[in-house]
Amino acid sequence: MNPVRVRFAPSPTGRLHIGSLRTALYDYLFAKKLGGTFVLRIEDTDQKRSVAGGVEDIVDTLQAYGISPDEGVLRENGQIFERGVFGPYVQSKRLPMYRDAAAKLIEQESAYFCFCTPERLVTLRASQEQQHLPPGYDGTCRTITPTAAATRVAAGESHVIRFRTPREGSTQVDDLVRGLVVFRHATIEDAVLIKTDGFPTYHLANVVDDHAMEISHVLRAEEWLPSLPLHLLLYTAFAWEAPAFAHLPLILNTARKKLSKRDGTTAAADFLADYLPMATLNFIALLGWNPKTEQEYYPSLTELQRDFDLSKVNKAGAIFDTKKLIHLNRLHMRTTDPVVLAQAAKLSCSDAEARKYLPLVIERAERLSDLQTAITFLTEENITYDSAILIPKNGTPERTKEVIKTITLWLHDRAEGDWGNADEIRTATLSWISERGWSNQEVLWPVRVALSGSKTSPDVFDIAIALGKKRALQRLQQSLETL
RNA sequence: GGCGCCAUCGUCUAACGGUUAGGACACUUGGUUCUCAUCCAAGAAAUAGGAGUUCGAUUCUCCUUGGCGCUACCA
Repeated sequence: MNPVRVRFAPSPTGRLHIGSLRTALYDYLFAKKLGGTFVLRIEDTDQKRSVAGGVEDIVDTLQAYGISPDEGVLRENGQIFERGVFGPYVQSKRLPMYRDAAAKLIEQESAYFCFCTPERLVTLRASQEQQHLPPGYDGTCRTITPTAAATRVAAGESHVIRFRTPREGSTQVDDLVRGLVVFRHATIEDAVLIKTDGFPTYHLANVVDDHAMEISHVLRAEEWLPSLPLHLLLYTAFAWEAPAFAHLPLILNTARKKLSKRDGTTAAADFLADYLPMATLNFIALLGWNPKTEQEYYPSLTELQRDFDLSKVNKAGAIFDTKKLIHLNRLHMRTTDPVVLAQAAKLSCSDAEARKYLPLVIERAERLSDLQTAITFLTEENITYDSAILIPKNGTPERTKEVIKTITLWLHDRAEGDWGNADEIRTATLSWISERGWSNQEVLWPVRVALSGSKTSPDVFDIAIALGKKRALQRLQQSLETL
């Protein structure tokens, strides 16, 4: 059996899309599960659409999510480089291979030179639409003799190379997620293989490269399914064995359309600011795949890898719903070490502060970006707030003042030096309140607001302990002054 | 229009042809609670429609409907 080699082959035409990240994840899981190799190839055959920094974004994003390739394009110490014996792994550096491949097809008349101008093709398409005919190349240049074509090419006439699609018969494939799919050749038009600028189109380049790089399995999004017969026909024309194919379900927006830039955040790297990498991976893994058990929480790639199976990949598209992502993110945040969490959230606090404060606010945070604001009242020396919120429901300023005064004194005398732990002081204070015949609400509310500066915050005793006796008493004192 | 893919709660999804159609998120209600969150308990919520095969269909077949994708010298 051939070794398993799976490639992820994005185009550097913008920032890596969250849908592409899922494809990369499935590529990675599939390859790793089978002890295979995960290859990253850059498909930059469209010079016009390639953007600066595109390759860096792809490589860095994959790395940030922990699914770096074994082979292909990588980055170390800021330097982009390639690893592997099948290089180059960037298509713009492989032009001669595509030209040779195209020349071979021309020679065996599986492809032909086409001299039709873009203008003619536009007119052609317009008239086809008008007559309600299926749009497509009409085959005008199909019948030019090879010698005549060669002469025109030699004379420098602008041209492309088109595939000569068989007019008869059909192609069928056993797709790993869709099962048997059949396409009639008559409905496939003569696709362009080499453009006027000498660059190959995706169709030619991906077939040539997948073969040259000995790719065993191609996992890609469903949008590629319509061009699958063309690719298979190319393998046949070259007399190459085709890899196995798996067309993955699309990720949809809430309008059930293919998720695109217009739907808000779609750049995979942008999710890093709000969600732990593993939370996002966990979420997108479940978008189109299901372990067929009740498990939904996957703490690591290892567990995902253990359960992943192409036969468990769904056919229907899945809507990208952030609610579930948030839920999973909360789950992941809870089990993440505070220091690691602080790093992921890019918090401006020390490791010690992270350990001390994060556990208090984690239950209340949905996103990583909530964390910084959530701990500010703990990390900052001074807090400001509207003193009116110190007064509990049905309370008065006078009463509140008295309560704070009294409990401040009591808390002050509670212990020499610092207080013990939160449970101790909680139990003691609660019985102290009840002994005086006061209500928890009239006491605890103003104290908590005085300590946190907010109507909603963690448990009052947890805050008190986290702040420490000195700072806590200071804040109580300040609250009295503002009332 | 043509070609192809798809179809279970609002969403992600389970269910050897036999289940009171299950779980999770979200939602609603109640409990815990100084607030919010957590946590606990409960609830509402789905097999697109029609034929066929079968003792029996969410499951297999066909049709209809609907949705999506592709239809570039973009990937």
